[in-house]
Parts: sequence; C-alpha cells; structure tokens
Amino acid sequence: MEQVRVRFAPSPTGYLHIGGARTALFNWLFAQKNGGKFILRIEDTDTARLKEDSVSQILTSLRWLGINWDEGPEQGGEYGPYYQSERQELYLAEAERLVNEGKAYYCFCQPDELEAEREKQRQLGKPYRYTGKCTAIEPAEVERRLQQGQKPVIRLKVPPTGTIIVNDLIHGSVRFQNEQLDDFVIIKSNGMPAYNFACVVDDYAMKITHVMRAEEHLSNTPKQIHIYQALGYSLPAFAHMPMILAPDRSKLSKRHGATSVEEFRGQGFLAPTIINYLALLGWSPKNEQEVLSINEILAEFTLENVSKKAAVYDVKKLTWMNGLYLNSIDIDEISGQAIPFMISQGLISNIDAKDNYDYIKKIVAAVRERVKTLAEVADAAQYFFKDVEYYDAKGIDKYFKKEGTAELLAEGSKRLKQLTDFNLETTERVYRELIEEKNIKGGDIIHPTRLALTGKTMSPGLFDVMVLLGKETCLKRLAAAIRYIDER
RNA sequence: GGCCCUAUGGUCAAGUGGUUAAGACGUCGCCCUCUCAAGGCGAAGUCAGGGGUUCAAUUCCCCUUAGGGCUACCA
Repeated sequence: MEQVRVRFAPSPTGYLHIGGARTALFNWLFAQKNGGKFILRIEDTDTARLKEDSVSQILTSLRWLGINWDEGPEQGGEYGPYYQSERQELYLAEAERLVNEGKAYYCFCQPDELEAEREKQRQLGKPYRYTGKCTAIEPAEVERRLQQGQKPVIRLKVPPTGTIIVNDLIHGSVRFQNEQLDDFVIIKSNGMPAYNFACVVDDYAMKITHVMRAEEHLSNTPKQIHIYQALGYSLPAFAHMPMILAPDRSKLSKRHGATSVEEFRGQGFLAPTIINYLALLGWSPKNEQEVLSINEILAEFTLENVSKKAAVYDVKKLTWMNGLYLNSIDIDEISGQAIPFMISQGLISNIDAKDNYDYIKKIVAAVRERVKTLAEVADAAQYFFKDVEYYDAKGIDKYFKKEGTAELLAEGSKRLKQLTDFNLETTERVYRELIEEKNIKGGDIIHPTRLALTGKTMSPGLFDVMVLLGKETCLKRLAAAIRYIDER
C-alpha cells in the first residue's frame, strides 16, 4: 500500500486561526494514525494579500501546539520547494502542456470587459459564465499577441455538460453539474497560478494521498477534478471537514475577539488545552472521556467520527479545560510558562526569575489552583511581589468596618510576632487559639487578615499566604492595615 | 440569483425505526469551607417547521426555513 501523505496548506495572509489549527491537527492526527507523512506547504501565490511575518507566525503557532511537519519550510523534504511562489516553472510547464494538448487556452480578455459582462448577466438574472470568446483564436494570432507583450491568462476548457461526483470521506458522494462551471482561469496574467491549479499540481507532485481541508473547499473540488483529469493525474481521496464558526455563527474574523492561536497563547491558554479543545470541535471519541492528551486523541481518532456540522467555539469551555490542564501539568513546566506573564506584568525581572525560581514556583503552586489561565496566575501572584497599595472596596465594607477588627488584628499580629518558627502549623495554631479564646468565628479574623495581607478578598489558604509572605512582611502589612482602619 | 453542504438544549456533542434522548461546558440550587476555586449532590433546558413512508419516526424521503460555503486573474 502506498504511504499516506497529507498536507496542511495555509495562505500566509495573517495569523494561524483556530480553524486552520484544527485542520492542521486533523491532518497531523491522520498522518500519525496511518504511519504517514504530514506536509506543510505555503500557498503564497496571491502577491497582493501576502503579509510580512505571516509564515513565521504560522510556523511558530504550529510548533507551539506540537504539530510538527515531516516536510515543509525549515524542514525540507524531497518534494520541495514547499513555497508555491518557488514552484512557478512547474505550474507554467503544466499549463502550457494543457494548451498544447488543446485542453486549455490563452485568454486576452481584460478584467474590465469581463466585469461589465458579469454585471450585464447579473442584471438579466442569469448566472454568469465566461463566454469562451478566446477559445477560437488562431495559434499564430496568439503568438503575435504574445510577441506584442500582451499578458493573457490561461483558462481550462471545461466540458459544457456532464457530472462530476466528489467522493468525500466525510460527506459521501456529492454531485456537481458541469453546466454550473465555466472555463476558469488556471494561470493569472502575472504568471502566477490560480489557487485551484497550483493546489492540484502540487498535491499530485507531492504525492498527496488524502486531501483533507475545510468544507469551504468542497465547492472547489469539481473544478480541481477537471484539472486532475485534464492533466491525466490520478485522484487523491478527499475529506472536507466542518468549519469553525464564531459565536454568532458567522465566519471567524478579527471582530470576534481572540481567534488566532497566538492570541489564545497570549491570554495564557496552554497548548495541550488548545489541542484537546480543538479536537473536540468536530470530532468526538467513542467513549465519554473529554479530557484527552494528544496521545489519547491519537489512539481514538478516526475520520468516521468527524462531524459534518460546523461548530461554534466556546471560550467558557476552553477556559474550564485550561484550568484543568493548568493544575495537572508538572509544576516546573507551569512555572516556566507563567514567568513570562509575571515579567510582562512587571512583577519580577529576568534575574528574579532565575535567582528566586524556587520561591516563584511555590507561589505558582499556591495560586494556580484557583485560576484558569497563566495570565490569571500572574494576576493572582501580584501581592507576593508588590506591596498592598489598596484594599478591595467591598472587602473594606465587609471586613474592616466591623467593631474591634483592628484590635483583633493587633492581637493576631502580636502572637505571630512571638513565633520563632513561622510555618503552616504554627501560624494556624496561633490563630485558632485566638479564635477559641475570643469565642469568635474563624472568619472574623481570617477575612480581615487576608484583606490586610493581600488587599483582596480571595486568595489561597490564609496560612499558606502567611508562610509564603514571611513573618516580616506579614507583620508589616498587618500594622499597615491597623493604621488604615484607625485612620478612618 | 444559481449550485453545494449542514440542521439533537445557550455551546460542544452521543445516539437509535420502538430509549426515561447520554455526557461535558455554562446556568441555578444545596453540601463542603477561612475567601475564591476545586470537589460532591441535585435541577432546569433539545430532536427547526410542515408533509409523507411505516404498526411506530428524533432516526428514512420530500418541501420549507435557517446557517454556512462556492459562484474572482483570493486562497
């Protein structure tokens, strides 16, 4: 059996969005599952829409997600180059072959005349199709115009009747009538191949066995099949996977907030979360398990379980899942990833990150249990690195205004001060004794103390916070809080 | 407009010609508790509408509707 070869072929017009990432993931999974190769190809034939840095952004996102390619940019391979802009000769050669075989022809029509014709047909309520006007131009005349320096396009001759059946691995067989098609452009006047043509030529040249892409390409497939047939190529298998839609069910775009992998990364989502969540969008395992490592996904993955229905992504569920990963992944790994967030929030410096790593790690460990993203880890870690500048307004009302609070804090402070060994056990014991003696509820002193120490109404367990902060800092902040209450 | 795809709770989604139509996120209660998370327990909430076929349709067929895609010298 021939080796499975699949590809992901992004166009470098921006960041890698989650729909693209999911397509890449499914291709990657399919390749792994079948012992095949996953190829990355850059479709950069639209010179007008190219964006600087887009390729490196896409590569960075894929690598961060752990989706590695066997052949492609920065990786090489025997079917390169993997940038379409570098494969122009091949496209031109194949297109000219079609012209010589009478299966394609030069067309000298100008864009504006075409547009005018299109508009006319639209007003008549008729579907527009190219008239085929240039089909009849004599070879000598073609030659003459080329000599003159005219820049024609090349169009494929499409049979006026007949049916193309696309056998899709996900959608089954889908029929398209040739009458719907016209003689479409395969080489643009600037010499660049049009998408459908480059795609077919490359998929064949790169020995792609399974073309798996987003559903938006299903309607392009009959055109591509015409190209395969004209070129005398054998057909690959096709699988069109459902699209990922924005929450309002429209196509993903910038106005929908975060849609790119980089944005989610910047918000503190973890790669395994994104992989896991994306896998669940459009695919579901046979069993009920939803939290799956990439290896578990791999073990379960089949095209049969891929849905036909477009899916809307839900940041809430993504966030929930991220919380799970944040707390199950090795603490060193999480700390390492949280540090850049702490640095960018100005909590620590690069030097601190090295010198105080063990301390930072303890803080991350304490704090991560109650947050969901790396950005939130940094938020929640603030008061370990900076003085408390203000107290939460609701907290003041709730905990600082009660009669006798300052005295209680003073008493707690006094007892903490006497501790020579300042640890989890001793700090809690001192407080519990105080609570016992005063016959108050634990919260009566714990809450104001938390507010004094952190400025917030929520934090890790109070005694964990105390120990992490250290005796000196605790006493200092308690004193500051007492002063604050007294001054009011 | 033409052609194509799709249609199970707010979202993801399992599922079948006969089921009390799973599960997850979210939401709402309750429990636990030093706060917040987490966790535990429980609740509300779905087969888009209309026709067929059938003893029986959420499931099969048709229409309508809705959403999405293609209809470019974009990919």
